[in-house]
Amino acid sequence: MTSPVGRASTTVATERAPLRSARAASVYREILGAILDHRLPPGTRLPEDEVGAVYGASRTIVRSALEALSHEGVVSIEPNRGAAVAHPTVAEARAVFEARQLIEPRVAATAAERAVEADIAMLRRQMEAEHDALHAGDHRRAIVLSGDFHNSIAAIAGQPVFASFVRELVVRSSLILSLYWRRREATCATPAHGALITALATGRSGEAARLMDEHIADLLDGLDLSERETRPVSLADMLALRR
Amino acid sequence: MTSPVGRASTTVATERAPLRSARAASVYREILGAILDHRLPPGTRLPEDEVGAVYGASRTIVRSALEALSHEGVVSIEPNRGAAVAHPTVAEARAVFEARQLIEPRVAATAAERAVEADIAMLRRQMEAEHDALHAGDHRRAIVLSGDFHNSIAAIAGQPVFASFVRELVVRSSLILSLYWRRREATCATPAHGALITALATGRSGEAARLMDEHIADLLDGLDLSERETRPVSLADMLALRR
DNA sequence: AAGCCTCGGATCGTATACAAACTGTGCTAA
DNA sequence: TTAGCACAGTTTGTATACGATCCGAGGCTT
Repeated sequence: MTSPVGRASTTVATERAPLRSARAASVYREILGAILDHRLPPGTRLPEDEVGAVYGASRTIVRSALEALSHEGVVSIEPNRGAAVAHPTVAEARAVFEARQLIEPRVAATAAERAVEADIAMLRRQMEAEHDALHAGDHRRAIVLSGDFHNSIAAIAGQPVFASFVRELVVRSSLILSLYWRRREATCATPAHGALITALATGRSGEAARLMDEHIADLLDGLDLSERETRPVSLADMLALRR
Repeated sequence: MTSPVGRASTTVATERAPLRSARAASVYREILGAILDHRLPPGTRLPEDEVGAVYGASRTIVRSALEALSHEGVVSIEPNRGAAVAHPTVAEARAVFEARQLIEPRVAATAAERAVEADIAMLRRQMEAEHDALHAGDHRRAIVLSGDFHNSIAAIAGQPVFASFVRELVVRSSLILSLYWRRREATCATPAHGALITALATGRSGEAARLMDEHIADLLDGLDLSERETRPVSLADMLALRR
């Protein structure tokens, strides 16, 4: 592990369409990892040369990685302006969670029907890792693992289309959380994951769906979306923030 | 309209993450259009130089367009092998329609709540255009317009995340239809679109959802997925087919 | 003093050159 | 005759050079 992101996700939610070159894929993963665990906050510029210098890659490679990230909505690219870590609006945040609330309960139900013992064991390991990270005060890692948990469930459901949707939604949620998360103490509702595992292990698809729905509703509830709604509109406020 | 695809979609389901360069976006649209209306069948190789020669673009541009297409699952890229029009398997076909069946009814319901008169008028125009194309025996155009119809509903619903998912699913469906469509006569069940418009116009969200669900089930029903299921597995069968 | 303009640095857009990889063909040897 | 191999042609992978664009700084004008 010589890379700067030594402790990136273990589940390695593999990108939907594998980048052709291994180098581009590597840069892609590094940047994604940095965004996921909030080392790169929303809005951070990602100049091609600079990124390339960091990872020892040429602009060609970096460009390919950035384009891939932009297709997933984690990076936004403006023509002639370059790439930056995406900065989801309140409306986007709502839309993402709305989509999660439709898709993930269904995915959880399917996962409950198909999960075998090894799957459950893996989920337990992930949850423990998340728990450990939380206890160690490693919030960055905890948030990444929490996302992995959702991705793993999608993987267990064995429906690749949904899995890729969930993957994208989870990644974007990470960005949203870093912008709009309200209660820093109640971190990511780990107990919800435990209950979910139980439902999955016992094959109760209906309950799994219900728990997932509640879990996501809970996450959404932890967001502070209403009051900032008008904030970015006011230029005065933005200037005040700068001074 | 000097382009070879003069009659591409009018709704122009704009790509999710706009390609940075206008040239790349143009190549992207041309290829996508050609895939959508089945001029480029699944499996067709897309060598960078060749595509570039056709559109008078350099490989850099073509590459960017192909990568974008591959992120949407319409083109598959294998490292060192290049790009080809995707060739969805039976399993993928099922997965895509399963996803549509979850997402689109919900989208239709939302659209029913939000549709204004102009929206309904647009849908009617699209349906008529589809109808005309069908009467003129222009199946290529009809299939594109049919996809546009679904995209428009998603646009009306005003939920960008769902809209982009629908867009991707619709595009992939076009590929699936060209491979697995069984009954060539009953083309795309236009009456279903008419009923849907009525439900949307009268704001009956529940009925819109139900109609959409049935419509997609109907599409799925028109696919010939079962018998080919085992075919690609057996090498002997494949060889037998060749002779 | 405020607004406008020009210029310079930084960054992106694109083409292209060269290297690496893969495919298929034809030759050679068993 | 057939298996293996070497080589040539084609296509992709990558770096880089050069031009275009954008943004901000500083000076100039009013």
